[in-house]
Amino acid sequence: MPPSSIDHNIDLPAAGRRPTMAEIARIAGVDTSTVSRALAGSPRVTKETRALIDKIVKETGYVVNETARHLRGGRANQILVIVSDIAAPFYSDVVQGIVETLAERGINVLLGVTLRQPKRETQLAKQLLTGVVDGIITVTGSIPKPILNMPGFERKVVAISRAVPHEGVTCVTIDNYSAAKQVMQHLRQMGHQHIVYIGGPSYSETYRDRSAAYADFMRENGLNDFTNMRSTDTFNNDAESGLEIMRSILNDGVCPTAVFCATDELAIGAMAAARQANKAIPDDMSFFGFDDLKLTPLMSPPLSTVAVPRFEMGHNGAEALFRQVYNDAPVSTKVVLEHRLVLRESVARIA
Amino acid sequence: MPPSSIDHNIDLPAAGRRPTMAEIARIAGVDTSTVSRALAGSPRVTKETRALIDKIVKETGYVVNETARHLRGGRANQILVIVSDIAAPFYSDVVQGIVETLAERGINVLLGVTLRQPKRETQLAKQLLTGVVDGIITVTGSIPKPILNMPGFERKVVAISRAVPHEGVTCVTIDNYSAAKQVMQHLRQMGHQHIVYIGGPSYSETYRDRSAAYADFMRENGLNDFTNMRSTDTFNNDAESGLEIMRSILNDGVCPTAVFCATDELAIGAMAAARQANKAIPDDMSFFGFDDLKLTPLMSPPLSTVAVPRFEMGHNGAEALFRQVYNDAPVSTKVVLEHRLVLRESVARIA
DNA sequence: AGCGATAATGCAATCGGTTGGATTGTCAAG
DNA sequence: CTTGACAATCCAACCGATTGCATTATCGCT
Repeated sequence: MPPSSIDHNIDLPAAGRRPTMAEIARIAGVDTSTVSRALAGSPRVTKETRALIDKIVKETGYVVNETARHLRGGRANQILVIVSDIAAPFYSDVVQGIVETLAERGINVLLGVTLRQPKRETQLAKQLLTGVVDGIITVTGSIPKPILNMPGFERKVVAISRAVPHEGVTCVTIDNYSAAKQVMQHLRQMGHQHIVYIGGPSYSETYRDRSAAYADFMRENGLNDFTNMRSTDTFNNDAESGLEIMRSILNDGVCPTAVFCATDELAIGAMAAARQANKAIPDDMSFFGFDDLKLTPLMSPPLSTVAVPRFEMGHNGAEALFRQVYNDAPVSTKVVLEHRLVLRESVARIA
Repeated sequence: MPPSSIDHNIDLPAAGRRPTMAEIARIAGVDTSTVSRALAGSPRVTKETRALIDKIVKETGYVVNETARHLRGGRANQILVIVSDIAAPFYSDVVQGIVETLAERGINVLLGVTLRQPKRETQLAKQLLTGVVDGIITVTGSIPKPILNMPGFERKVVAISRAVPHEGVTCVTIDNYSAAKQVMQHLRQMGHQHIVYIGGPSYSETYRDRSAAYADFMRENGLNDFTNMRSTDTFNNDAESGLEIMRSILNDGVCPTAVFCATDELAIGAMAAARQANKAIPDDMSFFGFDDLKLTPLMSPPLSTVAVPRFEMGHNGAEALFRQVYNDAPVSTKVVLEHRLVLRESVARIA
């Protein structure tokens, strides 16, 4: 029987409640299955029925209940991004890359912030276990324990920027060791020997790689006497810590000709400390950063640094997770993106 | 009949699939309703049954399916934050405040980025209509049209930083007009008369308020001849635009003694442009910013600016939305937080 | 006219919980 | 020994969509 053509204006759903598919069906005089198929664009529905349903949908302002769809379909079309601190420019850029990429694919992004508390990370992990999200992108360098017990968790997790100590988990990074080595080579070529290093927390492979490159280079070039590494283990990894660490370096009577900072944020703070101690940059002291944050070219002086493709990292990570979760493509365990040295005016050539 | 005490190890759920509540119930020899109540802490369950269920839950690693719970309960326990660009430090700070506040309350935060495209905003709005989220926090100064048709949408939306042109919608801001007026008074007290203003897009009330304060002040103090406002209508509101605008000002032969920038980011760019034109800051040219981004005290020279409580805005907005949506507390239509002038070294006193 | 093929739609199970009300069991009081 | 009260548990509907399969309608063909 064709759908009835009774006047369907007589019984609109109660105001204040959104109409359900059942109501659309009742008004149209068809079954919910027909409405469902009509809206899904199934060829099994006549033009007329489809038109009628479309009209009613428009009139009532019906929108599908995604929660019901998810329950039935088993997919949330949502993923979770875990960062330690979205207020840090590095992470917010990565997240921007992720969000843009997934928005195009109709995937929602849940934002989880750990503030470096393992407890929070564990809580966030539950979102995957409870089915709220279909996958996780972590930018913290670790995977919460509860997840490791999920069979096949590898294809539901992607790590960005920081490698993760688990076999088979896709990881999008750069070659931190090489990059740091190149920085050191550049500083040496510019005549610097007394180079100190301000690093990030050693529990992160990223920062271990960078500091290892520094230490190796100093050793390999017979500069052991100058080797001096300070880290932010007990600090946050931000400009404030850079300031404090640089102050302590100067207080210790150490006076390098160049300072290599493991992040631009640290460099910003370190340079401020140097200025406060009346050092001219770069004439008295040179600085090299890492990340190429957007504002580094506008600093005074513009900061030489390593360009890290943050948006691309986010983009690639999101793309990888999407394929693994929604297209069951094979996992690609390691993606290494290109970095690039950006030479500006914060490094002086010395005799 | 008490729950059976048969050995429940014999039939664990199939590996790879998470167990459902039905399976827990079957293993325990009780009904799902009992399991549900046991897990919810209902007093209608005996200690013994509860203990048995807890044990099985632990052994099987059962976790509730939130999607099913949401469907039944009608609540997603998720809200959506809409920003134009999470990579901008202002927004990422606000979002950090929001996320932290809601994490404590067990509410997830979905991150929506519009890139200033109205189409994206409309798409994002659907998340509310489809029931994916229970409410929206917008930091863009506008509410997507589809939402305006929802009866009672006012209590499901909160605007942060930028007011929204809709009666009854809670809005968390500062008094931009007063703040800008105070900045102008300060500059005048420091002897400045030739002050130009670099502003944000005029479609935002926030920036209209700041520029109005500038224009009013100049008029009220007989400085009309010096009045010169440039805006970023066609630019993004970032450091790059600050650079370009300042360049164009200098190219026009305009040479103010002080520049008031509507955001710190603009100021960073503008100062870079001034430096490139060999202006000494603040001796040749003074600068005043707006926002008090974290790195402003570390700039060279440290930037005088208006401290805007970004985290608190996020916090208050999140708190307000939470109460409106989940505690049906009355909506408070306007929350005005305190700002504060932070005087550093980017403004010189002149004759 | 009868029959099969095919197109359009309806039926009912399903996803995995929650919850109001019915049911069963236990114990004490009469 | 019956009855009532109360505690513990079960039953079944429900949330709102999707989908395999059954059913009905339509049309062409002989």
